[in-house]
Amino acid sequence: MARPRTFDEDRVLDTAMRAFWANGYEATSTRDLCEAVGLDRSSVYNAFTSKRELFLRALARYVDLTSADLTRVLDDPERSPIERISALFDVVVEGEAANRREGYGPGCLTVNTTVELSGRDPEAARILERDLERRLEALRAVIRAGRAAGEITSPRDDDGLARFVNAVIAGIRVASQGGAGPASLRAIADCALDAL
Amino acid sequence: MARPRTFDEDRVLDTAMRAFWANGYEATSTRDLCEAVGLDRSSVYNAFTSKRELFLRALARYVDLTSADLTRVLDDPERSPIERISALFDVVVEGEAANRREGYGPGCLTVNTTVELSGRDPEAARILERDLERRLEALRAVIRAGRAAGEITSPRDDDGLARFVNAVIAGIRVASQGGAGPASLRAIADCALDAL
DNA sequence: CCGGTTCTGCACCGTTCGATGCAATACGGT
DNA sequence: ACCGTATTGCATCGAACGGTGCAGAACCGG
Repeated sequence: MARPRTFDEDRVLDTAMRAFWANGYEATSTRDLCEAVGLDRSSVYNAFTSKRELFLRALARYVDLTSADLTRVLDDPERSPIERISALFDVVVEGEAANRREGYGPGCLTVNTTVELSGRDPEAARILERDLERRLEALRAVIRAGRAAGEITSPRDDDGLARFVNAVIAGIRVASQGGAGPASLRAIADCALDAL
Repeated sequence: MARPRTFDEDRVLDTAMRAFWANGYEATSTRDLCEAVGLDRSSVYNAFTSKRELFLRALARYVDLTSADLTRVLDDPERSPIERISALFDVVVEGEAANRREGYGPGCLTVNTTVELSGRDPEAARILERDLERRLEALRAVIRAGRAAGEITSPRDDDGLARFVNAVIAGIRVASQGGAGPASLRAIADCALDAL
């Protein structure tokens, strides 16, 4: 019918995701984004209508990708419940190290956006809240299984433990952005496992 | 000798601190700041030379104020070591609730700046790192005392435990910014205490 | 009371921001 | 082959940004 796009929408979203991830929403200009992805601004605006809309799409994509990672680890049938939680921490700690090795900055877009935008942008807050609820539900399920298997003996309720694990992951992310090395992050994760 | 200032420098720093705290560095304009404090931009630039310099001063002030709070709680001779750590969590959880009640946003400037700026601004990173080292040292001291008193039985080393406690505090801050209520924050803190 | 110095208020500078207008272009359907 | 449509590249818009210049006002020491 008409002239087709010459760029892959998901590739733009991935690039935007990395840029917002590394520098935050406010500090990333649409010109930076377009230069990084090799596109003209009119093409981007034509496809995504606004900087904010582009960011929300990138955030939604990030959330989906990491959510897939999360459930893959937390539903792994080859491991026992606490091994899965331990593996989750491994993924976080190792991911921080890998991101740093590969030139990407530390931290994660979820935490960064919670800190920078969730108080001011209701739509971003909604995306983050849905993601949080999914993560907490997955964690609660593993914690319930861990209790049934006798691996988790904490007297705290499932929701509290799930929020605790999630908070420690956020704390690890912040610590990594604060310059902590892999050994320190590993130590934080080990302490968290002790609490279960 | 000459015309004196008509404003209190610390009052400007406090207002700037709150503004940066609530909206972040990039999203806070010097015009916003001047309107909030009722000053002209030339006065602010005359006193603080640049937006970045003003921010760094405000951050340094925030760090000093909270550091004083921290040592007051962690060195309280009327409590046992573990009670002091518990009291520290109390301060954090209660502080989040209080800030929300009083119209200030959740979270803390230290965590926010770590996330938004520490990767891009070496001077900000330096301030945050010094503060981190102070906090970890205070925590390690309390943890050592807790071990001597038999209250802390974790096999993890002091530094790991200190970093763990600090990370959980950051996690609580992020959780609060993500919309978690006081009960949830309290639960996270309780789980952290179990690990010691 | 007055000289010297600093602060204040207002206008303004150049840059960058997010966003748009528009002509030229490239494609798909018929 | 060609028409209609969407995309592309370039120029440009108004607004907001961080920062500055300058005239007049306010103060302190003498």
